[in-house]
Amino acid sequence: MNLFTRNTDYAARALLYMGGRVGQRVSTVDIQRDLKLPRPFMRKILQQLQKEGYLVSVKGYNGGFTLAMPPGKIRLIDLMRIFQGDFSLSDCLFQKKLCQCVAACPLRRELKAAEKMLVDRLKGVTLADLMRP
Amino acid sequence: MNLFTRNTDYAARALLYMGGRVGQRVSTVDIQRDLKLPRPFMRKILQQLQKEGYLVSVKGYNGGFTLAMPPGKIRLIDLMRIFQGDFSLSDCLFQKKLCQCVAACPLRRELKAAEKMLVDRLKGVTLADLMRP
DNA sequence: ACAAATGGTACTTATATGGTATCATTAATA
DNA sequence: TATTAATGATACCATATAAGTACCATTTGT
Repeated sequence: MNLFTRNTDYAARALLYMGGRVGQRVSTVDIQRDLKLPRPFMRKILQQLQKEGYLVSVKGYNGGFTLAMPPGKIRLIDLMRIFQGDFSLSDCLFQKKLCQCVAACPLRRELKAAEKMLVDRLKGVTLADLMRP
Repeated sequence: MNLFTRNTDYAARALLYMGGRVGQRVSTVDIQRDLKLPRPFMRKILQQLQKEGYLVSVKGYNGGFTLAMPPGKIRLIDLMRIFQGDFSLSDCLFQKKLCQCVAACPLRRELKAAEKMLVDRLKGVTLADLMRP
């Protein structure tokens, strides 16, 4: 199983790339050239990041993207939330009828706790942390 | 996103059910009746658990399943491994060419560490833990 | 012999992931 | 002002995984 999807992975790479080029405008062409990532897919990803406020975009001739905030403000967990959604615990919703306990259920309780620990840890990791080798 | 799939979830529920009926033989009919889980799917799940050595099965007339070991020996993480595979970090394999760093990559390193923390925690949780309210 | 269970396997369906294509819009520049 | 190079928005396609079913063979108690 996989804690991370490709979306999130690519997003992180692209953002790190931009983090190393602060002030410069970066286009998907640049990213494709330097990171060898599929351009149309990358566009979709960067558009999402723009919508979420992590990137500023400029259309037109020398258009492209720039970071909307310093790398220290972008957390790994934010990217995961954007591209993978919140952690949800095998959607209890649909199981409501079979698991009346929900809140009390020891299985849920335990998993929820493990999940929280993971999230708390990931909350502490920003792109800036990943940039210093 | 989901740390847990339905397979794993159902498996845990079924095993907990059996944990409360030690010595008794439990059939998928019993489980369907009491837990309201789809029988054919449950069969597949229990068959896998049998293959992995967590259940003993008896065919024939009063056939069914019993736990092959005490609930204290069955860890949540084992169920996840059976039904969801090992944690794998957005399969670096395919990305080898774009990410030569692999071992050194700060993104991988960080995620690997977070993952390890999660697994270590889940390793500590057995079905027995979930049985005491 | 028959009924009630699992073993094994192949199949179907639903959903999520990964990725492409297209057209509209914007902006610089010749 | 026409062209070109970029993103915005959206719809679409392909593949993989998850979720679930169906079927036939085998075993076993009555």
